[in-house]
Amino acid sequence: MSVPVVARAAAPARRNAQTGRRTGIRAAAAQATRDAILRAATRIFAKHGFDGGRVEQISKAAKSYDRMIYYYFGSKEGLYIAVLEELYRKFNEAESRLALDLERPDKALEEVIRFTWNYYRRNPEFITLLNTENLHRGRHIAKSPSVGQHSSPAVRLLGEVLERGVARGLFRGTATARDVYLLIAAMGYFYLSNRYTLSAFLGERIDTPEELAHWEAFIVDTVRRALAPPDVLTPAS
Amino acid sequence: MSVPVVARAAAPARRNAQTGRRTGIRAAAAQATRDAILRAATRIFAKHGFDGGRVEQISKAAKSYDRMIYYYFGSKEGLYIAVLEELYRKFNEAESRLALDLERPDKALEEVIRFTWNYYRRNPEFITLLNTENLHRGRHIAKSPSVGQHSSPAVRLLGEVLERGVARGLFRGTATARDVYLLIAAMGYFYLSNRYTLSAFLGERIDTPEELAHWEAFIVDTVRRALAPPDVLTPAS
Amino acid sequence: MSVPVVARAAAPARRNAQTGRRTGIRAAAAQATRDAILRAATRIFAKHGFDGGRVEQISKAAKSYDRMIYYYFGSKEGLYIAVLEELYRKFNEAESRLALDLERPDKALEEVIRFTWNYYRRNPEFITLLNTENLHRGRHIAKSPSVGQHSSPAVRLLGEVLERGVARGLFRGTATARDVYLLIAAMGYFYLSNRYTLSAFLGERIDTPEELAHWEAFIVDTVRRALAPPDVLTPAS
Amino acid sequence: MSVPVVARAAAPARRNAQTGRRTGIRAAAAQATRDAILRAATRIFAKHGFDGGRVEQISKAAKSYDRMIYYYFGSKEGLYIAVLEELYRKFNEAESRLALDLERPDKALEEVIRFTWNYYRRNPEFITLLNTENLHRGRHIAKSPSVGQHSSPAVRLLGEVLERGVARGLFRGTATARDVYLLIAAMGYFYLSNRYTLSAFLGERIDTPEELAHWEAFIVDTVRRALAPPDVLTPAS
DNA sequence: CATGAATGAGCTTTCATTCAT
DNA sequence: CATGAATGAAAGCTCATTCAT
Repeated sequence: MSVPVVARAAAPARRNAQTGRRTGIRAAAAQATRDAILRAATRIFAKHGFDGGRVEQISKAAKSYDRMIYYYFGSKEGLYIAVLEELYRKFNEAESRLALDLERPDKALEEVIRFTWNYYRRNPEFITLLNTENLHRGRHIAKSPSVGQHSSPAVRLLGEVLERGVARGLFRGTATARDVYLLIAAMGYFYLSNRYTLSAFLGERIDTPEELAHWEAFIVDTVRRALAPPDVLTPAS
Repeated sequence: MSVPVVARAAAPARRNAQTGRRTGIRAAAAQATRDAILRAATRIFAKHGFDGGRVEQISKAAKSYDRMIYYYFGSKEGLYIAVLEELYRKFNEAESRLALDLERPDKALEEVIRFTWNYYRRNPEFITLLNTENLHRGRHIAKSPSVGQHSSPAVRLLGEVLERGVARGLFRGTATARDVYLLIAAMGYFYLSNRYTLSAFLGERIDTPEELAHWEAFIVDTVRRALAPPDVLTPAS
Repeated sequence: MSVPVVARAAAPARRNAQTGRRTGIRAAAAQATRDAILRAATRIFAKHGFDGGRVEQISKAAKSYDRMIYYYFGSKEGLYIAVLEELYRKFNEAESRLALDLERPDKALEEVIRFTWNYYRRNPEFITLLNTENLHRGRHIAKSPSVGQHSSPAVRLLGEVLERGVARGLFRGTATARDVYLLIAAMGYFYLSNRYTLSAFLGERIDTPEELAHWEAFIVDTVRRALAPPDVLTPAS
Repeated sequence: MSVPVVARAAAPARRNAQTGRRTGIRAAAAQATRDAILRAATRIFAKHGFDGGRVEQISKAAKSYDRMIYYYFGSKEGLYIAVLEELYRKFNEAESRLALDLERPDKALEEVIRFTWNYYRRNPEFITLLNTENLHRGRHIAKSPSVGQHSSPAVRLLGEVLERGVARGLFRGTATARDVYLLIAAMGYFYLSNRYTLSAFLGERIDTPEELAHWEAFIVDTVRRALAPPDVLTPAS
């Protein structure tokens, strides 16, 4: 791969975007250019990976020029990091918008599950980009100051849900929010991320609408069972 | 990515390798060269992906020459497909070696879980290569005649285990072997595959020995609960 | 290289700079910008050559913008020519300030030598820029109307010194001022200009203070000998 | 300029060339390719400097391909260093071929002078390449293990000449061989290297055949005078 | 006048692949 | 079968320069 160790300098227009000061036509056009590049890059890196994603392909898809990528993001890697940051930002934002009825923990739990499942389904780029980043052992994300310092809103929310549920005797008290969150994520993510090799491996398509609905129900059921209180579930001896 | 649409014809030595007929010194040396390339390619594709893996890097790591890759595998893509085939072959072989005590379904279930988890842990290349292939939407695996026609031995085995368990009232009868298998796979695969981004996202390392042991136990517990018979688990309404 | 054949028209502010008429605040600021660019360009062209000197590097070092270079100098080449003109102007100016005591020709000669040697030592950019221009076969200097029409003040001065010295029997009469001037220049320029390759070639540093002082004395001695009258120097047969 | 700090790996064919082992047709053709590139690079770097010399221009002039430059020399910088090494090698070789009649020190001295002057005249690339390297402060030469460890053959030869001359009372004994060598080099090198700017500066061409012959004679005369023994030259007080 | 964005040509370098012994 | 040289397309990136406020 050969990724330069340090991403180069900042994007001038970005600063303006943050301060929000300059709102002229030029600045708006510049922002539009930057956004177009970021969107195109998200799509193309998601489809081809970091190495497979071509700079020219991105700039063309953004109806801009290679040069602009370096102008705004410094390097291919800088652009890739920006894509990851935006990815996390949007995901956190979506999780933050989750409005849960804490008075009904069981329903709230189900909503978290369905939100996660649907987020993965509607944002396939989220999955492939994270896989690409894991292929690189998180090398790029580690360089980003904006990612990872704030833990997931959903984990925190889930913690509250569990707390209420335990208090009402609906859930057992020994499962942590993180474990439950990872269980939910794992079941959804793996199924969708690996659908191509799984289909080949199992010898049948697993991404038909019926199969997807079946799996979604299985997730809900499994998570509920994982949280069932001791009096309703006696561990098999 | 730019992958040639059709992989070219196989190399003659490959036939020999399969039949195992020619056992002369040259044939053995040839087989050694081919194997070295395959091993090097597995390592390097796993580390850098298909696009990121360089032909020269592979041939050097195999202490051979670029030319040999084309001789034995026709193209970079042909080599990559061979890597995938070998990957599946070994995995199937390992699953086939699973000796389960069907008289003790619960214990057999646990063994399947631990086998899967340990296979993923000990073969990190298995995970990254599958991710890479899923990035490509299974394009290469679809070209391989040797992969996917025989469904997983583990799913079949698991089917038998479940059958016995249900017969003895240990497991509920409404979960299919495939669902259980996917649950087991999902929990192990996702956790290990995504450990870099998860660590960044959650703000703490999740791949310490303690955390790994904790997750393994959580998988066992969760799968058991997913299979708990109706009389011990009343789904929360 | 790829230098446009014709340098474009000069910037308006340049005219102002020369006439010095407009003395408003803006004009002063403009002059400051122009000067800053010229100084930065001198430094950077001296360090990296014409091709190696980057426009952006210069504008940044001048705390200005690329655009300003084109505004004031028309092109990179125009800026480079302006640098050369300034270089010659300053050198001529310095030579013109030489106040020689013609009553003591021998002392005056020594002063010319020491002036030249010190000018080279204190203005290393002078040397590298001239070398760069010679690499280009004087292409740019030929385009400048302000360089080369007035011959060197020092050569003229040296002519007077020699004349006096010959009249007094101190110098021989067969050496021209130009030859003596070139001898002085050659010994100083070559030693300083080539100190890096010479050090490598000779296997020892030649730019220590001791070595420099030694060479300076050797120049003085050599030039004196070159001018020694016939009665004191009989050419070796 | 931005030169990579470390030149990359070696050229395979070069090793063969040194061992002289493989003398097949392929090896000879390879050597021819390498030599053609080296020759073309010498010419083009001499004409345009390191930054101004384009890789494509070189490969085309050598009737080869860009790729081959990287195959044999690793990088543009590696090629440039190889050019410098060859330059030094040839110069040392030429100096080594100097056959001096030590029985006639004065004649031998003149031969050294004429050899140096003629070498510069006939190898203008020698001068411009050294200037380019000095522009870079000897950065590349410092990386070469083959340059600079063996001091100049001419300096050693000159030392012997002087010794004999002093013994016979032809030369003074206070000038070192190095000083005399540098004087000879300076007068020739400077005159030829700076002929373009000097012509502009002095207002007349200095590279006509007549002027060149005049300067050559002046060098001989000046060096002789620099070596004249004390009894024939009384320094003007 | 200053400033940031845009432009497209062209740069060095790398790639997968093939040729020729 | 092995080996080193050759090939040409294309990659990431940089450059001088111009546009538009």
